[in-house]
Amino acid sequence: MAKIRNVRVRFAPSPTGYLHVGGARTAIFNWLFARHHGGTFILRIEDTDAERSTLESERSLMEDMRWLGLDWDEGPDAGGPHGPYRQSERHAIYREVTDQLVAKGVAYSCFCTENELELKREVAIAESRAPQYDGTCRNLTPAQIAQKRAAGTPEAIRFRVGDGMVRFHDQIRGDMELAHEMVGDWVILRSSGLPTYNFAAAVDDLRMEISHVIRGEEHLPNTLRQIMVYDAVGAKHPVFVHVPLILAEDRSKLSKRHGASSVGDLRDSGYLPDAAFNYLLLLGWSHPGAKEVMPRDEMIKSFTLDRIGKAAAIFDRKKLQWMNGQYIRKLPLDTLCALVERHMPDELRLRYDDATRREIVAILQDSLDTLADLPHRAHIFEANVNIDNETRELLAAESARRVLAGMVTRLRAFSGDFTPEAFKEMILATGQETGLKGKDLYFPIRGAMTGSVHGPDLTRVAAVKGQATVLRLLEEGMQ
RNA sequence: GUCCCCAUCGUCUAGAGGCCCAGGACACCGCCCUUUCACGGCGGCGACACGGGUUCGAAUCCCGUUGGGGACGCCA
Repeated sequence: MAKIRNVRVRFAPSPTGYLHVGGARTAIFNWLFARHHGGTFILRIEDTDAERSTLESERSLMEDMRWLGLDWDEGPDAGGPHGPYRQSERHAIYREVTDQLVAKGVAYSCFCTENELELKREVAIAESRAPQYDGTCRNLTPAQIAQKRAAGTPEAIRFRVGDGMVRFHDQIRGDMELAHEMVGDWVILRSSGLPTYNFAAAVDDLRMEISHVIRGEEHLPNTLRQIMVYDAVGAKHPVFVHVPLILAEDRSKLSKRHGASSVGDLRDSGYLPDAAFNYLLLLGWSHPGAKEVMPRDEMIKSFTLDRIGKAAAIFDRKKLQWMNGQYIRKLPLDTLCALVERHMPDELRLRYDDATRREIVAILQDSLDTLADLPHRAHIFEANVNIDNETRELLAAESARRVLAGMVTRLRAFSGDFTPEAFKEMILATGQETGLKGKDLYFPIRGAMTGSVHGPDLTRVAAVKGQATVLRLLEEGMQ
């Protein structure tokens, strides 16, 4: 697909919490779109809600984005020609546009109090009417306005919504037609002097020369208000791209109580950033050649908006896990060792030297889905094992005792280098001696040695644990 | 309640009127590899929400129904 010139897109989170997977995917789409077209990716902080916005969550937002490998060309820290990039630092701009709109008669002062409005809203809902502003202050005379101001009544500014339709083309939804009357006269500037979201977003997208607004579908109705602003100042609006939502398994909006719904949770749960990025991309977008696991440059090369679907997607942990396993398997061993270090159980850290722990990681690499899986996979390398019930029954069998007896005899007599190969020789010899093979031969050894009948390559496990420990465990297994 | 959006296997999706009695991936099941386990390979199960049109022909176009989601704030 041909490159679009001068692509400028933004990810505009409000710093009121952690980066959600939904927000992360929106950021990914924007970033990929910018990189595909050689455009600019902007980070804008929408902190117009002074009550809920915190610097702390702005910081964690940025940290999570960096973790995912999303870098921005313009932003609060990066700077850029259209700054500042925090809405809280752009008051003068909003004030200026507001004055302009008031002068044109497109916006007007409103002195209704929050209590009055709340009451009217409740009545409207009780009477099954749309809870829209009733226009009380719509046509105040200059004298009335002066009087209210003199009395010190808090003053907000509302947009005067007219009749008619807003028509626009959404890159994903197609041609849209929204009636002005869907919304009442809405507040653009609060009595605190701070702008509301819809106003600030429209003004900034215009000033920052945003070419494509790629955001969640929940913003579709907001587009109506934002286009009103563009029309009022006589500007062309950007291209709108409303991407479908990500839902939890119960089809409701993904939230904290569904677990691992924030990027931070994903990181803490042992997912790799590249795997999370890859998985999130596939929620709503598909590769033209049906590729699923793919490197970043392939994503950039093939990312186009026309392959984003329309329907909401459910976040599927199982597939994320599989995806993560794919990435873990491809990791260079040293990289994996470094990543998994903090998950290594203390006992193993004390018991084994670096080279041996490296071998443990190498043995386990194939069976890890997440980095956090390491502890419960690695416990088989501990000096003592907990034998589960299923395994205990297996060990009680007469043939199991014969296998263990054979192994114990050989281990006691063995004096060479205790390598995986050497251990395998003993197993084979014991098989010969007892006439047992397959599971009948291996399960007793595996069970006594690791406490479970599932696990990685037994001979390598034995070499790590060492001859003395293995011998002791097999002896204990016979009791 | 009003308005808006959406609808293909359990889940993510391919599909832009005949290539589709619907293809891929995860999950699940089976087989192979391995004298064990895991990885891997192969195969199986499994969907066009329903009802009307349009058309020689519809998963694909239109209408309705149902279901799901979202929005209606001096939150974003």
